Order: sequence, then C-alpha cells, then structure tokens
Amino acid sequence: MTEAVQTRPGGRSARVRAAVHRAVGDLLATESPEALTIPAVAARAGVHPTTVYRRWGSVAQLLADVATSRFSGDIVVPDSGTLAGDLERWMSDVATDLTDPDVLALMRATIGSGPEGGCACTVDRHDQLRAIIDRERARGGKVPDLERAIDTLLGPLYYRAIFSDQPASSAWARGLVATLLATM
Amino acid sequence: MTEAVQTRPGGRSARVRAAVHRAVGDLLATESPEALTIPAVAARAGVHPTTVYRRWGSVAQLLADVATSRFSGDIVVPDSGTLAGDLERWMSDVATDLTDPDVLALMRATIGSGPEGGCACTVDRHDQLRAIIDRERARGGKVPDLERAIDTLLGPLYYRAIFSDQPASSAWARGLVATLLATM
DNA sequence: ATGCTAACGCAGCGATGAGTGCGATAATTT
DNA sequence: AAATTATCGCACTCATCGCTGCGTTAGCAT
Repeated sequence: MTEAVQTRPGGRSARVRAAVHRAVGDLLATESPEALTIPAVAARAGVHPTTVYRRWGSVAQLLADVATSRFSGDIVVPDSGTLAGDLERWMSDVATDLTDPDVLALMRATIGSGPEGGCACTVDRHDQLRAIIDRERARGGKVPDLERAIDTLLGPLYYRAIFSDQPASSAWARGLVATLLATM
Repeated sequence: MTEAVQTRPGGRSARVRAAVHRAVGDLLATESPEALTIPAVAARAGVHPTTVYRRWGSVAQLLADVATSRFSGDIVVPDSGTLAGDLERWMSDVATDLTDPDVLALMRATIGSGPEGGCACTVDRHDQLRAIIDRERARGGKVPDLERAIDTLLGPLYYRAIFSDQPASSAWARGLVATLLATM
C-alpha cells in the first residue's frame, strides 16, 4: 500500500514556482513591504492568484519558501587549505551578498512574517560554517567552537545589515575572522 | 507670524496614544503579524479606526512610533564606577529585555515594516553605549571604539534574538564584555 | 499512444480594510 | 468663563483581499 504523495516538480510547476519566487523578489525590491499581497505577487508572476493560495497558503509561508531557497546553495564553501583562508573568503562572500538591497528587503520581510523567519535566512550559513570548521578539524588543526564562531562572525555582520546603517564592507568582514582566531 | 504647529499632548490624546500602543503590543503578542491591521488595532484599543488612520497613517509608521517609544528610556544607564561593571550590568539588562517574546515580536514586526525599522529598535541602545564609554573616558580610563563595542556586544546579542534559536542568557551576554575588553 | 490525476485558470462571492466628509468633544488659550 | 481649534467618533463609500466550486491543461506512468 504505497501512499506515496505524488508530486510533479517538472515542467510547468517548476516554471510557476520560479515565476512566483522572482515576483516576490521584484515586489519587495520596488514596492513597500505591505504591498506584498498574494494577488499582487500572482499578477506580477503572470499566474492566477488561486494557484498561489493553493500552493503556499499564506504570505508568511511563501516568504519562508522564497527565503530558504534564496539563501541556500548560493554560496560555495571555499577550500583554500587553511582555516583563516576559508573563513576570510567565505565571510567576504557573505558580506558581499548582504550588500544587495533586494536581499536585505527579502530578509526583513521574512523576519517580519513570523517567529522563525530569521532562522530561514541563516540555517544554510550555519551549515556552511560548520562544514568549514569540520574540515579544519579533519586537517588536524585547532578549531574554534561553532557557536562562538557564529557569535563573532555572523553576529556583527547581520547586525549591521539589519539594525545599523553602517555599511558592512567585505574587508571589514574579513577583519572579524582575525578577532575570532585571536581569541580562540 | 508664528506658524507653530500646535499639538496638544495632554489628556485624551495621550490616553488614546497609550491605548493604541498597548493594543499593538497585545496584538503582536497574541495574533499573527499579518493580523496587525489598523481596524484591528483600533478595535483592541477601544478607539475609532479613523483616529488611527489620521494620527499614524500606516501600519509601518505606527510600528516605528511604538518601537522607538518602547525601546527608549526603558533601561537606565548604570554607573558602577568601572567600565567593566557598567557594561556588564547594562548588557545583562538588555539581554533580559530580549528574553520577553512580546518584545521580540515587536522587533520582528518593526524590522519587517520598512528599511529603517531595525534602527528604530537600537538607536537608544547606541546612545546608551556611547554614554557609558564617554563616562569612562571622562574618568580617564582606556576605552574601546564605539563601533567595535557595538559589533562585539550588540551584534551577537541581537543576532541570537532574531536569527538564531539559541537562548541569549544574561550570563552569556556578560561574557561578551570580557571578549571586548580583552581585545581592546 | 492512452489513462490518470496533480496543478492551473476562470468566474464570482463574502468580508473587510482603506479612506472621506461632517458634526461633536475636549484641551488650550485669552 | 468663553472662545478657539486640535482631535476624535460616526456614517458611509470604494477597492480589493481571501477564498471556493468547477472545468481545463499538462506532467507522469503504464
């Protein structure tokens, strides 16, 4: 008795999904956050509102889906041979990503949509950081605690992006790596 | 020709303002963030929707007003005599404040309402931190850079509150002070 | 090639949020 | 105490968001 809930991710469904995701990004980039309503997204995506209502249900779930897919697999974990090199390269990439105003708008909206919105933006970053640290440990090097790395590296970076009007340059972000490794 | 835009903050106006502010907090604490609409706030506050429309105009402006007033003057800047003591006491208070789920809900909603929502939650924190550092400088002690203090202290704290599911205990928050003063 | 069915589009309904003109109330001034 | 006017409540209109049957299209399997 195979109760396999069949899904069909190919062809039109994927096209619709992509169009809706792009529409969410476009609307957040141009309009006010309150304007992000399901009919508006559907119209922008060239899709019928009914489709969005049925597949995602609410704006919050839609945003969570868009955010997790946008913030996953977008940055490749570097392998420079040393922990410092890996971290600096990775932090530089993450900081550069946070330079984009559209990315910030998506993050803000996702955070505002529910209690778990913030996690959706950073789970993959945590996984990447863990991968970098694990690889250094496999090399036999001394590694910092993961939580401490998150606090020291991602904390200031995302704080500047969301709570401060300070720009977060990639050079400054690389500097955070030095602070972490110095106090290890 | 005095074009003074007269305002009258006494009596009923203040009462309405307080009721609306409390209603925003209550709704964010109980309902979903999308349920925070002006008619809902007005109903909860026992005030006519027209009043809210005229005084605040939009949910975003209302949230910004509530957030700035909620996150201003709520924590008294301590004066223990030493920089470390001041910072530890202050960080402990800030961390404790962030323990309240209702506070987090308000912060999330404010962030999601617009590009400057995050700043509304932290301007007063920055002022307080500046005051602490300035006082230590007046004492003649060695002081860290303000920006560096913001990055090291508030960064990890607010990151945990918004982006991570890690609890931010006040003891852990006090530990951040040690890291800052060690790398000064 | 054909059947099955998940996924989409269409038409339309009910509910409600956004906004306006006008009179009433109450805070502030003279 | 009386006048002034900022502020609020009421009644009402308009726009549109959320949602539901129903028929149609197009993946996926045999």
